[in-house]
Formats: sequence, structure tokens, C-alpha cells
Amino acid sequence: MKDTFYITTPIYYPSGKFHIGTAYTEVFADTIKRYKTLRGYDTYMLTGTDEHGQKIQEKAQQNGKSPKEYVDEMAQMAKDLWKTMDIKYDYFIRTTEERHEKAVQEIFEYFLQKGDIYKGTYEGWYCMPCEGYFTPTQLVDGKCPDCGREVKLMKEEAYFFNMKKYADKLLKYYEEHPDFAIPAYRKTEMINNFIKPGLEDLCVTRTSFDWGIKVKSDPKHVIYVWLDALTNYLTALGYMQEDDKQFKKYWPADVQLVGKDIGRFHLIYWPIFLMALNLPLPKNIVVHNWIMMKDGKMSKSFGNVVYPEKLINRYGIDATKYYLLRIVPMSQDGIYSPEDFIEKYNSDLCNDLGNLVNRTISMVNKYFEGKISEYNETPNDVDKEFEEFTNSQIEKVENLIEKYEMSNALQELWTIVSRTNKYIDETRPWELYKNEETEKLKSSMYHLIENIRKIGIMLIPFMENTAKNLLGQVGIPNQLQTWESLKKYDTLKNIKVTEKGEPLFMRKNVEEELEYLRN
RNA sequence: CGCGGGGUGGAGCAGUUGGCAGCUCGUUGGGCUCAUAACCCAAAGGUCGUAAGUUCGAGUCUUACCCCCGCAACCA
Repeated sequence: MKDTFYITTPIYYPSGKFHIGTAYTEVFADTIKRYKTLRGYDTYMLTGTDEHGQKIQEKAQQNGKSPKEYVDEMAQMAKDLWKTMDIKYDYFIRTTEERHEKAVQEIFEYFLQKGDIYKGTYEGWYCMPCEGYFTPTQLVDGKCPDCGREVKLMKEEAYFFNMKKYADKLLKYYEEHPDFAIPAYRKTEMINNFIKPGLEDLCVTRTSFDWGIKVKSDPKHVIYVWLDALTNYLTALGYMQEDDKQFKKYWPADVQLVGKDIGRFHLIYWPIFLMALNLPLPKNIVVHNWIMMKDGKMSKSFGNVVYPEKLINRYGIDATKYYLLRIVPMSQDGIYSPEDFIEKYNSDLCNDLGNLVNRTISMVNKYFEGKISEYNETPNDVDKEFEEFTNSQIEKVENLIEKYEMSNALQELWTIVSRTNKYIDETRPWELYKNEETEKLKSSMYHLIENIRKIGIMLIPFMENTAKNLLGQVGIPNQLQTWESLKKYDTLKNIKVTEKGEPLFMRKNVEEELEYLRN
């Protein structure tokens, strides 16, 4: 039986249209899914929407809709976007699904009965007009950070989860599983900022609004966001339901991808909930950085939000995916700019990759009527060096993907593209042709096709359409499109490339595109 | 106050366990003609935030300091 690989994205809070940051997370997860599938795993990717809470209730009201109507629309919007982007998720969970709500209620009761949840008093600074609580540190000059008006110290009855009880256990788990959090510094951050100073108990219910899952034994309370939201990773698979085959098969998750804004909840509360449920913890929590704008954070009030449709409609999903994954480094935030987008589109995709494929196809057609028969058994020094370089790069790319360093993986993959372009100049096929050095010319073409094949395979997880298009154009049969076949250099036989190459990406006029992107 | 990250040639970034400072874009010059005015080569450009220390040797380790960003508890 195949090994399973379960990957989750956060469930997004649908308070508005999704921007490229959300798309980035989704594409990231999708790429991992495709990679693991290609490696032969039985994969399962979960995504969805987090549909409860006060903000949703308000949003719906503003739009003159019931919360349910509103979230139905938003969930559809999300599904449409992921469809447009060709995201291969296996299930789209909505926290308003009955099976989820029921399971959450049961989990709550279980914790209550177990003593992990207790009834207490929530105290906070309340802003009447905003209907929201704030902590003292959130207040701006003692006033509401949102509207700047007076706030009142309020108390309300609420249920709390006893986090303290599990703090030591969590620390121990961190120690025993150094790879749990990726990158590791996120864990250090948690320990220093939250755990070491003393973990506070988490308030898990509210009475100030009612768009949420009601507490079964005390229905004036609704279950507050995290206990509801985090458990989606379990309930989607059938946890605490009659049919829990999927859960038994896929849990624990292999990788859970989250943005840095919700790292804390996934690195502290989530493992603790799982411990309380006596469930195994996920192997990796990957906390990724953000896509920023030149002038800072993307935000509606700034008016600098970029939506994925903007890029997709004009440049296609593959170029968009490439760019998103390429610009966010692991160590810090990535910065989006129209200039940078066009630069990478033109240089990386058109000049380097597209042109390489195009010129190779053209040469094979011109010199050998489109046919490459077999491998030249005696590679010269140039060939050997070329093969070795490619092999070592393949290993690098593979390792980086395994470490979820997508930006670096793409960079290393592109060095193969560049090296292959250079190989053309090194072997000078046009001279070999003129001098009728047929064997050498054959070897050169063979090596080119072979490298393009490898590039194509490694591209599959990142941009499948382009990869398949490319592999098709150079006539690679399906059995030579596997990851395993990357390691060899003597596999091609009777290859026939397309008669006339179709450009993968067409170079764009910078000024025109900047005009469009800045709009 | 504290915690985490960052500070590397004009811009954006890599730099694993310390060992001649790399990549992409841009600039300048050259080459090539298979190709999407694309490709290849070369050059200019960095005392790797500052100061001190450990070491035969530090961007890489230690200490202090400076600057930028984020976090600081229920905020998706």
C-alpha cells in the first residue's frame, strides 16, 4: 500500500475577496500536493473556509444578507477561485457543515467533562460601537484601536481551556521533535513569548454574538473561533463521525501550512488540543511569510491590495504560480511589485525557459528532421560536466522541496535552465552541422532534450500546464515523465519533437504591462 | 524593557557543519546566429550594519552597540 500524505491549508476567513497572499498559501499547498503525488504518495489536500464569528455576522448584515447566505456566497467564491487556479484539493471544508458543528460540540463536551474546559469570567476592554473586546496592550491611548472611542472594562461569563495544564508537555514535545515547526525560529518565538512567561488559558466561548456553534450544555454560549476552526483538520476526515475511514487513513497530517499571522495558534493551541484529545500531532507545521507591497502590508484601507485575477487573466495561472512561489523567501517576507513581476516573467519564463525549449525544438527539426534516436555512448568532457551538474542540481531541488523551501527550489531549478542554454553555446550545434560532425551533433541534441525533459518533470508540481506542454512538444512519452526517471541519462529512444515549437511564454512589453498592472 | 527576524556590490536575494565572497536583474564591452531583439562570455561594482574578541583563518562562532520589520495573548 502507498504511503499517505495529508496536507492542509488554513481555512480562510471569508470577510472579503481573496488577495494574492491567500492565493500564495493555496498554491504553496497545491505544489506540495502535486509533488508528493508525483513521488507516488496517496495524497489528500484539505482547504476550506472558516465561516463563523462576529465579523461574518456584521459583514452579512452590511450586505443585507443572512450570515448563511453570505457564507454560502463566499465559499462559492473561494471554490471558483481555486478552480480557476487549478488547485487540486481533495476536500473543501466549511465550518458551517453540520458534521463539523456536531463534532465540535462533542469535542467541547468531552473537554468539559474531562476538566480541560472550565467556566470562568472573561474580562476585557469593550468598545460598544465596535462590539469588540480588546486587551490593554491593544488599546491605543486607552481607546479603541479601531474607532478611537472610549472603551469600558467589561466582564462576561465564558468558558476557558486550561492551557497551563499542557504547557510542559508541549515544551517536551518541541524538544523531542525539533522539526515540528518550520522554520525552527518560529518555535523559539513561541517558547520565549508565550510559554516561558506562563501560558494563559484560552477563552473558548462568547456570549456577545450568536453566529457560531452553540455549546450543547449551555446554549447561550457559542464556541469561539479557535476550538471551532482548528478542529476542521480532523472533522473534514470524519473524526467523531460514523464514517471515519479517511481519518484513520490520513491522520496525523504530514504538513500543515499556515501564514505567520496564525502561527501561534497552530504551534501552541492546536498541539495542545490534540494532546487533550489523545491524538498524534502533525509531523510538520510550516509557517510561511507574507507577500508585502513596496509600501508595506497589503490592506484595503491602503488601497494596495492585489487580487490574483489581475495576474491570472493576463499572464495565466502558471506564470502567477511561479511568481508567487518565487518571491517569498523562507527567512522574511516577499515583496510584490509590478516591475518585479514583469522582470521575472520576461527573464525567467520567456528568455530562459521558453526560449530554451523553442530553440532546441527548432534545431532538432533543422538538423535531424525532428528525430533523436538514441544516446551517444561516449560523452566528452563537456557532456560529462553537463550531466554531473544537472544531476547535482536535481538533488538540490529535491531536497529544497522536501524542506518546503519553494523559492530556493525554483532558483536551483532555474540554474539548470541557464546551464542548458550555456551548453548550446559550448557545443555550438550550428558549427557541428556545417562541419557534418553528425555524432557530436546528435549527442548535443540528445543532451538538450534530456535536460529539457528533466526540467519539465521538476516543473510539474509548480506549473503543470507548462510542464506538460513542454514535455509534449519535445515528445517525451508518459513513462519518462516520472520523478524516478530523473536520475538517468540514457533513457530516451526514438524521440520525435513537434514540427514547430509553440512558445511557452511570449515576451511582454514592459511599459505596457506596467501600465496594466498599476492600472 | 522583553522576544524573534533582517541588515551581503545600483535593486532583489543565496550563503549548509568557519577555509579563496555567490545568484538573478540592471550597467558596459564582446561573441554567436539554433531561438521569443532571445542566448553565451567578459568587465566594472561589496572593507558581508558598527566595534571588539575567539581562531592559522569568520558573512559564518562570542560579546556590546546601531538601524529596519514583526510579535507582545485570544486579533482569521
